Parts: sequence; C-alpha cells; structure tokens
Amino acid sequence: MEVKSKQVLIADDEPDILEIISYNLEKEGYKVFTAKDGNEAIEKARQINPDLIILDIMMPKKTGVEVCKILRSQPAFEETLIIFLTAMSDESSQIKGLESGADDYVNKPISPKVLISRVNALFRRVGNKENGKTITIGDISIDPVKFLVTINGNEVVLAKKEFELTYLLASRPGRVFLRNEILSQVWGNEVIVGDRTIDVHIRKIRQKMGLDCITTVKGVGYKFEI
Amino acid sequence: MEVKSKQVLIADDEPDILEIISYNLEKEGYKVFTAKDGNEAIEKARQINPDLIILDIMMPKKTGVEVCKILRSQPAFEETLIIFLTAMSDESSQIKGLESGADDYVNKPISPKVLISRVNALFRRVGNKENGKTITIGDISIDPVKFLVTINGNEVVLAKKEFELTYLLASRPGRVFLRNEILSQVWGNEVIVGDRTIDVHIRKIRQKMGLDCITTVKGVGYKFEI
DNA sequence: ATTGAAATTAACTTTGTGTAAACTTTTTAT
DNA sequence: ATAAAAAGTTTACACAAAGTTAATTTCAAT
Repeated sequence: MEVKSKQVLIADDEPDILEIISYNLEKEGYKVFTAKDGNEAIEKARQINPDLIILDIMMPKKTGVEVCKILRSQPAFEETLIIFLTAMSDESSQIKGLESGADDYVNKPISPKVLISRVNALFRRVGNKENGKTITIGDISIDPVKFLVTINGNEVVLAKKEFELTYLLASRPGRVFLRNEILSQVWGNEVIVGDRTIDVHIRKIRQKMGLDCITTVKGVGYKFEI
Repeated sequence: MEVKSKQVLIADDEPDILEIISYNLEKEGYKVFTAKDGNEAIEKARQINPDLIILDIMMPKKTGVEVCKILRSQPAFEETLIIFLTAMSDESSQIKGLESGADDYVNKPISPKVLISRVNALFRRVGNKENGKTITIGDISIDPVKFLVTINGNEVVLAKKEFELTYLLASRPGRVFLRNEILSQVWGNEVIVGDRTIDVHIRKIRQKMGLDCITTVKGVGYKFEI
C-alpha cells in the first residue's frame, strides 16, 4: 500500500461539471484527471491507470456505458472502481450501467457533497481505505498527509514502511491482518521479502510507539488495538 | 460447505413496499425477512444476522439512520451490508446515511429492477472477499475478522485451532458434528492426528469460555448450544 | 562519490501452540 | 455387576512461529 493519494479520472463533456467535481475531489485530497469524451477517457485511463473512473453516460464519441464495457473487458481495469453520472430519471441507463460492470451511479444534477460521500463510501466498501484520512484511535492519531503519528500530542517519527504498516493495521482496528494481506498491501504483490521482514518492522513500530498497540495472533497475523 | 442463499432483512413501515421488495428479492433467490419499524428491525437483525439489511430512513420508533448506527456499533454488524431507502430529494439524509456507515442508498420511489441491480452489485463487490460472518448466539459473539470471542462483552482469547473449532461448531448451533467432520474441516483431510486431540482442544475451549456451551454427544460427536 | 538513514536478511533465541501419551472418569452394552 | 468403549484430564515436550539483534544491502539526499 502506498499511502499516496488516490487518482480519479472524470469524463464529461460539460466543462462546468468537470470543474466542479475536480475542485471538490481535489479539496478532499484526490489527484484528479479529466477527459471530455469517451475516447479520451479510454486513452487517459490507459495512461494513468486511476483508482476510480467517473463516467458521464451521455458523451460524444463513446457513451459512458461503452467506455465501461471496453475497459472492463481488459484485465487491468477489472478491479478499477467506476461510477456513472446519469440523468435523474433515466432508469434504464442506471440498470445498463450497473450491468455493464459499474460499481455505482450518481444522479444529475450533481451535488458535490453527495458525490464525495459516495466516492468515500465506495473506497471504504472495497477495503481500499478512503483517501488520506487521519485515523484517530484513543489518543493515537495517524495522519497520512503529514506522515505523522502522535500519541497524546507527542510526535512519533516512523519510517515509510513502518508508517504504511501502522496505517494499514490502524485502518481497521481490531481486525486481524494475515501476513499475506500485509505483504500484498504494504509491499505489493510482486515483491518477495524474507520471512522475518514484517516482524522486524513490527518491532520497530512497537519500540517507537512505546505502548503495545499491535497484538500478535499466533499463526494468523497482527491486529491494532489499544 | 453448503451454498446457502443470502439472507436479506427489509425494514419499512409501508406494507406495499415490503411486499414488492420481498417478492422481487425472493424471485432472485434471496431469503427475505421483514420488519415494520426501527425497533423490530434491530430485534430481527439480532435474531437472524442477515447478510444485507435494507432500511427505510423514515420509520416509526427509530429512523433507519438510528438503526444503522446502533447496529454498526456492535461487533456482529460491523461487516453487514446496509442499504438505505431515501426520499429522492432528501440530500442531507443521503449524506447522513453514508456517514452513519451505510454501504449504499436507493432513492424512492423504488424501481424493483434498480434495487435488484444494486443489491447484486453490492454482493458482487463484497462476495469475492469470502471473509466469514460474525456468529452471535445469545450473548456469545464469535468474530472471525477480529479473531475474537466475546461473552457479554468480555473478550476470550482462543488459539488458532481452538478458534477454528469453536467457529465450526457455532456455525450451526445445535447441530452435532461428527469427529470425522471436525477433523476434515479443522485439520484438513490429509492430516492425521491422534484420538484425543479433539478432546484436548474442546477442553481448552470449555476452560477459556468458562461456560459449557459445547455438549458431548457420546459415540457421535459434539454440538454447540447455550 | 559520499554519507546516513531505511529496509532487508541472516542467525540465533524465545515463546507458546498443538499433539501425544498415560491415566481417570463416565457411559453403554451385556 | 462387569467389562468394554468412549470421552475427560493432566502433563510434558517438540516444533513451528514470532521475537530479537546485528550485519548487510539498498536508497535517497547532497
């Protein structure tokens, strides 16, 4: 897991809408890209491989549904989140949208607040933590933007991997993360590291934090709890 | 493991809506339960521990948002899917809904087709995770995500095999599991262990739990009951 | 290039689960 | 009533899993 900000691609032919959405998502810390028709959407999606794609249904060149189908048929975009923007009343679009593999849709006219909530909810649901949100548990706070952990206001400086590991565990307090999960989330699927690598990092975190907020579940994994 | 149909609980004060949704979900193969107000929703949710709960926002006794918050605060319902039914225009409800921990919301008036698509999409998203559900029996709760058993809120820490065994037995309370079944489910088919191994684990569980919730059926096997 | 911090490995120690073995108690069948 | 079978109990120990430490490699910054 990189604690980098999530990348969002928005495709709509109305510049106003692009701007409103961009502004609001950027304010939330997302990295935003835009496209003004179906073809450009596909092109940019391939270039940047975003975490989320927001597609207007009615677009020149290719409709949102067509774009969705094309992307979904490629392995690289099987897991990518897709949200449609639809005209309020157009029920058949909604169904087509969901059946073509979208994850959600939002009705026009768009309310920025609703859209943001939806986007956050979607990331939460999928298990990718929503973007750069500070986690607070008891008197521990973990801020991925400042890359900083504070306990009772005292700053604890963690190295990158240490922070990412802490952030992952703390993202779902109490939940046990298997060693496999930790490896794939923090190190990535390709990377292969030795057996004791996780342990050494856990140790460093425990040392630096001073209090034992990471519990070992033998034979299973680790969990964060106060 | 058997492939049981997903259980859905619907809470709405309008009988017509309950009936329409029930009919359509049952046609899709879901097992449907209904509640006509907030309190009944909570009660039934605890009884049946459904996979998905559909909550009307405006209900007597307790609103959908209140129900959601109450359920979400309990370990057993942390992972349960929740969809809200909201009045089309009520934007603030939508936000409150998503922020109180819902996974999605659907606007009224309800289109059965749209709802079904949404429900299916939601299960599709979550389905591939395959993480077991929290089992709640009386005041015992067994959470495989946290790897934790709680009795009246008191945590009981079980070792891996102990937990797996407990979870298996509790997955069908009252049902007797043969020693063979237990061996193949918990230990796997290849592994061969001694005669007394199961007994020793059962003993440890009984000790740690403090109350005798595992009953021996001589010559047959073991069952979980309160 | 040089340095220092971070990440990883390797070697060793510690811990605790899981299992067997030996013995006791309870149940069932005759 | 007695024997046989099944399950309960207790103890001890092996071994795998995690902890620890130090040494080495990688990486970023200047």
